[in-house]
Amino acid sequence: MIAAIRGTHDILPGEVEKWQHVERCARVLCERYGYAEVRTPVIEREELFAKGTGETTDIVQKEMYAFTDKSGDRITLRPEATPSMVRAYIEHNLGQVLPAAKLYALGPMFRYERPQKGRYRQFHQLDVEVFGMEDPAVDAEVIDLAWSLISTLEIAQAELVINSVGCPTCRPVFQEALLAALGSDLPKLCGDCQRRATTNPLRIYDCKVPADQPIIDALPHSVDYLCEPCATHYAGVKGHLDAISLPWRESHRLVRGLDYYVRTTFEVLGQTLGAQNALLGGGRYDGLVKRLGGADHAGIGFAAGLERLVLALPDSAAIAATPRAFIVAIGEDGRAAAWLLLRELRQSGLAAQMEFEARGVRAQMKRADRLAARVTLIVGGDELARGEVTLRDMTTGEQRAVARDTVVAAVRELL
RNA sequence: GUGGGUGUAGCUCAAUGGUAGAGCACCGGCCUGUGGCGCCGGUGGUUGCGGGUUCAAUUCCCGUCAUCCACCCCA
Repeated sequence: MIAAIRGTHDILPGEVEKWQHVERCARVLCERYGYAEVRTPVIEREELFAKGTGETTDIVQKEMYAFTDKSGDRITLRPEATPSMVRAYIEHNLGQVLPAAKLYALGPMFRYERPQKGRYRQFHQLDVEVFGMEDPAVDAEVIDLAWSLISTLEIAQAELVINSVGCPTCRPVFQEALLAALGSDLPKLCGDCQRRATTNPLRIYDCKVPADQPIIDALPHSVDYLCEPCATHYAGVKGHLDAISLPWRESHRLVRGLDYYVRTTFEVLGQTLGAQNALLGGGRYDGLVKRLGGADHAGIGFAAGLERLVLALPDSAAIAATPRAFIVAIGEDGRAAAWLLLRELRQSGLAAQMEFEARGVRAQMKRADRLAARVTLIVGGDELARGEVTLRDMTTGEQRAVARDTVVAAVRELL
């Protein structure tokens, strides 16, 4: 047997309905907020992510599915969507083409990681991006959209966390203060933290080692080191969030893993996901468009993990099945008549099925039940002789005969 | 990349160094034209794969693959 490769999954009937529900909610909300869908390729030039996501990130250093194609080009399966969106924005001059560059995308991403709960090698994201708008209200709109998705999906116990990590002007000052405060305590921290201190000091805030916590708790906060423009921007974001009563919580420990984030960062944390508790995460990335060869346009966005949203869906999530009809045919003549009736129902836009094998009525009824048919049409010798079809409401068990030429209307009423 | 747990029927799980089981699901019957509840019967497994120890391995050992959990990191 040839099995699906590690970290990838088939999404089968029974599970796929949840996915459709999540995707439907995402699209409806994005359209409602004025975001336009964009579909970018799954493969890109490797350098797009090296430059965009960041040469120093783990994603680029060890998690990319990269290869050389037959022409000798370095290609990679996208590990995240933002650089692709930025590329498309620049390449097609979307800032000019669209009235507002508010975009969203839905699709698979690939990272070569060790799979665990909520983390896979092929996973799927909803990606939302806004280009060319710097106002704090835009940050708030993006966060509002993200939170609305969580509410719409009825994901309970989720938490909205925000922070500001400053900009190239003020972050170095903060980082210096951070290392200074760490001072002689650095050797007391875990090995990972000591490594982080040199590679990416902000990530020390991510440490989960209990022994390190007292030291980390005493470290300075980025929001206390913001320059004037960043502080004003951040206050503006919080003001807009408060005005619409979003239940945000500030966490100075919210530092995001990608190099390009500036100013606002945010995440929504779930309770049911084990260690991978981020349902979605994002932030502002002013400067990225320029770095990838475009004009100096601002940018902000987030990515939501569809696997994680599906995992976090409440059991009670009412995912409406398509109401369907089932035709039970008796005898050769019955099956011939059912075949025509089936076609007629479908042409009228109704979901209908029948049993093609010559099986007993009982077996066919059982099949109808298993398919959760809302109404069963019975076509046998008796019905044919009278020019009728028997309709059975599968919920109530009530049954009645209906003239053949009024069947479609009668079924439509019951569905 | 690191550490640990688990691989037996479609699913959830039993069992013993000596012929592999249950529940659910599926198919059929009880009910010759009526689903759900009930009863009866049936299909379905080289016990993940490979090797080793043994008279004999699903069981013990090693490897491998997969999966789960955690670290790293991230959605």
